[in-house]
Parts: sequence; C-alpha cells; structure tokens
Amino acid sequence: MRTWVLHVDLDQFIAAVELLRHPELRGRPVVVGGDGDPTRPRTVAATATYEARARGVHSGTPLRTALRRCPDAVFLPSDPPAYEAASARVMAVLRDFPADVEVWGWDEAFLGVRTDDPEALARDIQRAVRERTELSCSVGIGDNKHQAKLASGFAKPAGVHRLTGDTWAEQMNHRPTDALWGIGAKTAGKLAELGLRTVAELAAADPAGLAGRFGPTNGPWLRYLALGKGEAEVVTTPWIPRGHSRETTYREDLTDPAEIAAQISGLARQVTADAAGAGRAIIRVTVKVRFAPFLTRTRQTTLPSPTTDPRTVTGAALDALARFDLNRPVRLLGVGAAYQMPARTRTASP
DNA sequence: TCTGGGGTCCTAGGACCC
DNA sequence: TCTGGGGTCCTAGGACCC
Repeated sequence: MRTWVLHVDLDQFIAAVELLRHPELRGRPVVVGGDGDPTRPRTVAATATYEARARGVHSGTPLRTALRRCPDAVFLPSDPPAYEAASARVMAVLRDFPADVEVWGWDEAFLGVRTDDPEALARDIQRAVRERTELSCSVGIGDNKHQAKLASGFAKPAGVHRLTGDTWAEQMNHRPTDALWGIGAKTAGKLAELGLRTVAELAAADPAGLAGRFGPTNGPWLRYLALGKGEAEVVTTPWIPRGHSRETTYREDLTDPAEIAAQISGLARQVTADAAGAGRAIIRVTVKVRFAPFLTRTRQTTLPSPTTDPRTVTGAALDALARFDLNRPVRLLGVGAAYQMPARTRTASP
C-alpha cells in the first residue's frame, strides 16, 4: 500500500445546487449571480449552466451582458448559505472515508489516502457523494496536491484521472505554462518573453535566471511547478484565517466625501463585528478605494495594539481614508482587517 | 466583457536601529 | 566628513485562486 493525494472537485457546484432546488430548470440556460436581477449594473455571474455557457455566458460575465446574449436565460440570486450547507453535507461524506480530509473552499477537498487501488476508491467516493447529496464530482489522483488538482481538472465532468511523477512529463510537457496551478496569464506572459512557453521549457529553465526575473522565492518555485512537484501533506487541522474584509461596489459612483466616510465607517464596524464574532483581534486596517473607471488603490494603518474595539478600528479606517485624494468618482469601497495570529507553537529547538 | 467579493502570498522600497 | 552592513517593521502593489 502506498499513499496518494486525491482532489475531489464538485462539478458545477453552485449551478448543481440550484438545479436540485429548481428541478424544472434542468436543461435550460441558468445564470446565478447578484440578487438575480439581470438589469442590475456592475454585477457578474457567479456561475452558469452548460446551456448558458454554450451561449457565451460564463462565470464573471456581467449580468447585463448575459441578458443580451441569452435573453431566455433564467437568472437566480446567489444564495451563499445554501451553498455552505450543501458543501458541509459533501464534506461529511468525504470524512466517512478512511482518509485525511483538507477542505479547500466550498466545492473542493484534498484527501490523503493509503490504498493499492486509488481509482476504485475514487469511484467509491463519487458514488457515495452522488447517493447522499445528489451531486456529481470529479476526482484527481496524484503524488501531491498540485498533480491531484490538475488531474481533477482533466477528469471533468464526473471522471477519475491519475497524474503522478511517472506520467507527468508525457501528460504535461507539451502544455502551456499557465496550465500549471499557480501560473496565470501575467506570469505566463513574462515567461513567454523569456522564451519559455511550455511546461517542458520551464522545467529545463535556469533557476538563477528565474530568480532574477521573479524573485528568490517565486522564480525557483515556478520551475518546481513545471517539474510536477508540490505540497503532499494533507492538513486536517482547521485553517486559521489571516484576515477578513468587506467591500461594496456601488451601483452608481460616490462623490460626496461625507457619504464616502459614512460608508467606510459602516464597513469598518461590520469587519470589527465579524472579527469579534470569530474571536479574533485586529492588528492592521486596510482601506480599498476603486475609482472610476477601474483604478484601485489601498491605504493601511497598523494599530498600536490588537483590538476588537469598533471605535478604534473605525478611526483607523478613517485615518487611512484621509490619505486618499478623493478627487475622482468612487465605484468601490472596502475595509479589510489583518488578524493577530496565535503565537506559533514551538517545535523542537535545534 | 465595462469588469463581484473574498481570500492568500510575495516583492520592493523606505524608515529606523544597532 | 563620509561610509558600512544587517535586521525588522511598515506600506503599497501585484499576482493568483475560488
């Protein structure tokens, strides 16, 4: 028996949950996002069913664009508590297997397992999830999280796929660098400027050259990704959030300084209440302002000591706001809190 | 396509101190 | 008078992910 990392990825999670609640919509183009009003500006789709995707509507498409492209689509409001509940049911199913389970958002989890037949286990997991939640998932099998994550993508929809060190080169070498988990459009573009377009080319690149271009940590890490390496440890201890934020895009730009300050105060009070509710103290406050048409700037204030006092946090947010030049219309305001982290537990000292 | 909301981590530069 | 190197903290921004 050997160990494997499995990545379980629910197929079309939000849309699938909505179709369970509205079975009559099956087979129709459905778009989920915002409050479900497709005429509302500055709102985007959280997800879209296959029928809607075929009409050019994807997650991230503005709802007004979606309405233009697909006037007969059904628009549903986003309902996070419902997705939270469905996710919890799925994770409970996964935890019934003899596996370490690391939850990775609503619709994903990594499992650390020991077995001689990971495909059979993957099929068992899919069957259990389907029987107990009526949801479909894809399962990737790898030696580490990176491989398993990519494999579940290849398995979609509803499939099982194995990608390990043994088959990495044959499966990945020909692909563009942004096929790797952690390389997006920007980094792929910079790599292309260096003549590195494929996974194979990146894997063979000079680490020192990459470090010079992307920094001492990121540079070598990129090559590491291209070699199919990655974290293999599945962590079952609960994640401790680093911070929390609230932001709002306004339907119409704000220009009145008093109104802007009032909005920042409200967001700061919300963020403080969230922190207090989570039993966490705030050490730094960041104010985010997105000016029209789409220029985003931040200012932050480090607090003298960790706090959950709303007046202190609000004051710090208003201080940060005062450092902006508010001479342009504002489309978004946000307030973020960095949390004090628990003291690191000491491991064996050298 | 006129571009949500909520996260994570990394980098670079400056201040400050020894 | 001019010149160091290292460490740490803080700030702002960028990139990526779901």
